[in-house]
Amino acid sequence: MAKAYDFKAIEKKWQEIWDDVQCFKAETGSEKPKAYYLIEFPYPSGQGLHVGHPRPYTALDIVSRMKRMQGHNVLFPIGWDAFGLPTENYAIKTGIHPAIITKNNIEHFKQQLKSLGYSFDWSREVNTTDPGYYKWTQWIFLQLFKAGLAYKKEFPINFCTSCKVGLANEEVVNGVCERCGGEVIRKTKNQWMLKITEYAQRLLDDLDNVNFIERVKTQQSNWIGRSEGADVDFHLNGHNDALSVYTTRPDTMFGATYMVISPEHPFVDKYKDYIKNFEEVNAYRAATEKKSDFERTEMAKDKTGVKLEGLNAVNPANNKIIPIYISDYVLMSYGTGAIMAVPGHDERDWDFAKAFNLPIIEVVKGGDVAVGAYTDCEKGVLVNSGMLNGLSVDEAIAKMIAWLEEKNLGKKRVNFKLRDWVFSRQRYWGEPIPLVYCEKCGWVPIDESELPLLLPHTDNFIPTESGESPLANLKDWINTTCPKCGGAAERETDTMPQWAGSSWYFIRYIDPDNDEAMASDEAMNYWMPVDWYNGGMEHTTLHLLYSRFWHKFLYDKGYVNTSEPYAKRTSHGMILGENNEKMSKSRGNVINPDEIVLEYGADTLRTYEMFIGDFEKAAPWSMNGVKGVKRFLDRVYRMQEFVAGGDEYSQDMMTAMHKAIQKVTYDYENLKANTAIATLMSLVNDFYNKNQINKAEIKTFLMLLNPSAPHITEEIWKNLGFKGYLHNAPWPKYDEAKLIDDVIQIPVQINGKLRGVIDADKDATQEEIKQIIIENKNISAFLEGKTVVKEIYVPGKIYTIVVK
RNA sequence: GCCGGAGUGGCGGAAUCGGCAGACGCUCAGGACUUAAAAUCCUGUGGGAGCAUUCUCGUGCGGGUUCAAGUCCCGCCUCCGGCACCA
Repeated sequence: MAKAYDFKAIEKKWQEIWDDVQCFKAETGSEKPKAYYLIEFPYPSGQGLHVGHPRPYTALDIVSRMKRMQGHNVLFPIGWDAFGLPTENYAIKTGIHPAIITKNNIEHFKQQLKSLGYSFDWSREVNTTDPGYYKWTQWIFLQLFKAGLAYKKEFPINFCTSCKVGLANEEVVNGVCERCGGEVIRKTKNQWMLKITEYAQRLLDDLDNVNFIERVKTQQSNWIGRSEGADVDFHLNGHNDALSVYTTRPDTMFGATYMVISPEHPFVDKYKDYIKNFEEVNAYRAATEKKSDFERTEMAKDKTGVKLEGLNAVNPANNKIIPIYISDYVLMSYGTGAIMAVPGHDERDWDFAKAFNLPIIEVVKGGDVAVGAYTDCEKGVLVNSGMLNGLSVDEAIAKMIAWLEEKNLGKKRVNFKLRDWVFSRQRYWGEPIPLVYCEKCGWVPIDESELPLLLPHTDNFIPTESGESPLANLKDWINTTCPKCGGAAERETDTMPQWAGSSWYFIRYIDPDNDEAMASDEAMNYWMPVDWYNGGMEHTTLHLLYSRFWHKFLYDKGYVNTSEPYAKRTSHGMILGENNEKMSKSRGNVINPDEIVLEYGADTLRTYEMFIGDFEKAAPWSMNGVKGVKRFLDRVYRMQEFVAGGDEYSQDMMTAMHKAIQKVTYDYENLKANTAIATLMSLVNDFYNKNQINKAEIKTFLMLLNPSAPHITEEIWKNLGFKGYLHNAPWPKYDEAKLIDDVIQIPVQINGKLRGVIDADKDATQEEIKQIIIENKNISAFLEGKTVVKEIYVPGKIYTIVVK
């Protein structure tokens, strides 16, 4: 009688052994084929590990462990994305310095991750708050700055009134702060911006060259939001000046009956002396300014606006004089901040025209513009449009653009929804921006030899009331000399956003201690690109796009050797509470992974998280499901009690074993560990039914289960006296010829209905099978008195007879 | 509104190329062991009919293709995710 399954002792023991023998270290330059698997490094929050974390980690740990057994040199690294708001907010609340909080949180996370037995190469651990790390984050920023891709701009930004910090558009979700849920208002700030828009086309095009799951590609391409159209000049009547608009429908220009410009448009001030109702216009402008983007876009679908009395434009298509309005439905941040309004064929313009009683002209036939805008580009035919009459929409667009370009009135243009990346944070806990401002020289980068520019220590890390960074209070630190002219200069007090450190961490993993470069060429050539990156859908439009942008920039400058950082991207579903709702403290449905490890063990937690369901979909937690997996591992452990000798699989298990190897191998590699585990559970049921498992069978079984439940399998491996460590045993192989039983079951259908299942030799001919069917009275009864019309035999699968 | 994804037992889910729908697990019911309970083991578990060999219906809804449809085609419905006054 073997001893009971003492998972606590077993797991502790094997984690120590793995640490001692350093078996998961990746070797740069190894002869073995390389495999770089990446999970999103965690933000070490005060809450500790969530049961959501182990789902993707375990999935790629399984692949890593299997690939090592298959002879690959696997890099499976881990690190900490440790700068950022939650830590800083907690520091402000408690008065504890963020550096200390970060250190403690990392320690806690590390201990938790270690308890789960992941095969991380801990010697390559990175930490974005480590000066040795952020030296290179700053260095990359300097390269961007030197390349003219970083610029400072007065910009109305989203400002969280609770965090007192500027947010990127991506961080505002449904009008509130993504992190704290606080109210977001518009505030003009002088911000550092990164020109990601210069890479928009390439970020879109190169999606064709990478193996990303479809929904990631679509979301990225939606976010980039490419459109084709034209910039068109509308001359101001009586002025030697033109209002430039962007339109995707130049074909409808003859239907443009008025123009609308954004309240922030510079023409409002430029022509204020000509605008007779400037007071009214200004009042509208002031009212708009007070609104948040949320109020402007989500709340107010009703059209408002003011006519600019005394200022008119000329429609270049027909030379008609048309009025100009300001309205908040036109956004300064898209296109040119001005539009030509075609109420007949644009719903927003139609609504506005109705509200202000403006003329609506039909220029594309097919609908009824009295009832609503007609926007079908497929079927419409141009009317009331001079030279365009009779053309389809596509033909008219081409002809109009050609005409505009010829007359020098406009130009074809591609436009993107993607906007430049707001890179400044008025916060303490981030990488200092390594620039100084000199009255004489302007913004000057500090010398690269000065990097890292250390984040100065201060106990006053509370944001200032004006919304400046706490660094603004540190006069000694701010005051410096200009690297260019030697005169007095001041340091930038904004810090970088959390997205900075995570935009390149996968590069640092390949050579984490290099002080001369982000990583050596040798490491770069050996490891890049990342073969497989798994992460959450919530990072599809932010982190993934930003890091692809940085990587492309570094590639252009020759600092990295691939134009895309990640060859493959997959995504995991969320783990929900038992009540099918998102896990949260307030809902009281949070499961703590530590408690599961304590009560059931790490192997149970890992295996359960894989067994919970389809990896890509959200799945509710089930404590009974956890118990079911624990029961399975108990049964595995007890199999030791009936192990028999045998160097070969026993005859009755031959097919099942080979099939299991095939299926489990395929499943692990394709994020289908749930069915791999189901297969292994079936095997265990078979062994229990026989009350026996032989040495050859349990050897293979342990190897197959090892990636998912590494501790228990190593332990049994050793108990049974098998050689060496299981984690570097060679992955089992299956024999194609042994995937089919000698005797197979063939279902027999008559007129599409299943009438029986017969046993036949696996190589039996159709005639032989037919004979067996005729001899089977239950089945042949259905053939009596009927004429056989058709017979189909799909070898090994099904036998179908059609009768009349 | 636009773009993706998905609808299968009481539940999580499986069915990899059009070939036995419901693997595996949970739940539940019955039984064994036990003084008893827990644990463990065994049996059953989509609906309906029947003592039963069995028959019949069944993968969101309505059609279609096929010897054969969860899977392919056409038309809908619902849910989830992303984007959205983007000109």
